[in-house]
Amino acid sequence: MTLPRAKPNQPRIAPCAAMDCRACEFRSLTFCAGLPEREIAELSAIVTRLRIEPQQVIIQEGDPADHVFNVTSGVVKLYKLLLDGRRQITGFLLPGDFLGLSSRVGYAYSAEAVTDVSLCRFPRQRLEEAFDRFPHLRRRLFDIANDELVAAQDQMLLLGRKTALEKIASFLLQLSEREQRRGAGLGSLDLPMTRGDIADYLGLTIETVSRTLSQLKGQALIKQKSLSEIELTNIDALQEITES
Amino acid sequence: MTLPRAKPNQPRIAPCAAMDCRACEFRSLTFCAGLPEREIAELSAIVTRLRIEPQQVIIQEGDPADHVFNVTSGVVKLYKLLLDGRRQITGFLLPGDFLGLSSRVGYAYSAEAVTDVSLCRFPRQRLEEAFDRFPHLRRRLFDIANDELVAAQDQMLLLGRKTALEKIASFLLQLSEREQRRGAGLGSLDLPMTRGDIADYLGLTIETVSRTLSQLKGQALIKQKSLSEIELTNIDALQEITES
DNA sequence: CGCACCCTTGATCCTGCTCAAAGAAAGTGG
DNA sequence: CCACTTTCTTTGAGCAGGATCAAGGGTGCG
Repeated sequence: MTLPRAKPNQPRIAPCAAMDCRACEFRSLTFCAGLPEREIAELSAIVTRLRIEPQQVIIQEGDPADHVFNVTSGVVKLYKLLLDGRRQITGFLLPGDFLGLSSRVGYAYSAEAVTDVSLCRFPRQRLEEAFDRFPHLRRRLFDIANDELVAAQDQMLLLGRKTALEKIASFLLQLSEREQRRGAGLGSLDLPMTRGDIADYLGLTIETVSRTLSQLKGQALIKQKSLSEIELTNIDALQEITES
Repeated sequence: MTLPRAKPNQPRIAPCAAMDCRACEFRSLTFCAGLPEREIAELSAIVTRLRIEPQQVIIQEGDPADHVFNVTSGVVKLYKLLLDGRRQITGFLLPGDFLGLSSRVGYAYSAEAVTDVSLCRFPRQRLEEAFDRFPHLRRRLFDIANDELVAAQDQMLLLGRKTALEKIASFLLQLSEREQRRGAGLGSLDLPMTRGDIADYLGLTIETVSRTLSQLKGQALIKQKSLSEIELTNIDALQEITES
């Protein structure tokens, strides 16, 4: 298990003048698509753009949940800790994903930048007011929250009942599909997180992650271009391992 | 959706003339509290009351998600299966809990009655229409979905990083707290589910569940009145085991 | 170049799983 | 009501998947 070793929070970059929805990768895909100009303006008025460095803590479990974030570039990890330092990463956020949606009083998890990250930050209070004026916006967020719930249930199945090999195969396929949905090439995969992050996401140790990746390499199901670049050379075989 | 197929479907009790919110345990607590008469009438018009027997299947993963249910009495288990039969129970529903909320096209999990169960069934389409007329109802459901998401994240931490002893202790305390919140006595606990269900909920085997309960009994942290009745005789010690 | 950090690989250990058997409940039919 | 069956639970013995401990190798950075 790995101990948290986040750097202290760094100064945040000032808000940009207006939120351009077309420039905001996620929102054009999932949230902003088809929104009338008036509502976009409403949201523009309350957004703050942030840039975050790797290892920087974005929110901490228990902090008052004053903001909702949307990732516009980079990768964020969400995690929960036990008192003795054991860590469970509950998800990786890619561009387009929301952060802090599910929180009501305090954030239910901590979030830390894996890579350089750009965020849109919304004050929760103002966002709620916007939703009250445009209820169908809340509907969109509701759907997104439900998708998160479905993903969480899949992850429970993985954590509780899959073997190390199945976990790794599922993880590689899941990341590949998410990147593809965002326009990446089939089979080529970037793993910006450390082996320790992967271990804490899958409920394994660093050593088991490393060994299992080596095993897949040995069976020629994956090829490793560099530490973080992986190519899935036999997707069918990976899917057969997953067999869910 | 499906009708239960483990046992033949029983005649359904006709929808009650008007849905009496005070008679509907959950809704008085979480959902219906403070709703104006008009909205209650709206919901009354579309609800169907059902009675389900133990082991009867309520919904199956993948079925079209045509209905939303609310448990009014009894216990329901939600689960996902792997092809070879491995099972992960993702949650137990107590009176007041919703079923099928997070589903959009198809149900993301199967649900089966653990005990005799009473349900309120809402056609999703009609429910959505009601939400469009009364947007603050959707807001309430959004909050409920978010609570589910928070619970799912806690469960991921449990599945990925806790020991068998910690899992069992967490489970007992969690159930005890939920029953207390619904008015049960402190420390006295009913486990209507089988050891197999508990195992599949905690990512363990039946034998490990049984052994761990015996261990807690040996340390006098719990007392077993019958197979399903357990008394938590040392809650502090249990909480110390959990230590999260 | 040297240090720090991360990753890989090997050896050994241990928690929880598997296999097995017997006891306790609960249903079933006479 | 009781004999019989089925299902669930408990407990024991042995095993194994993944964890832990340890050492060495890459890689990036000052």
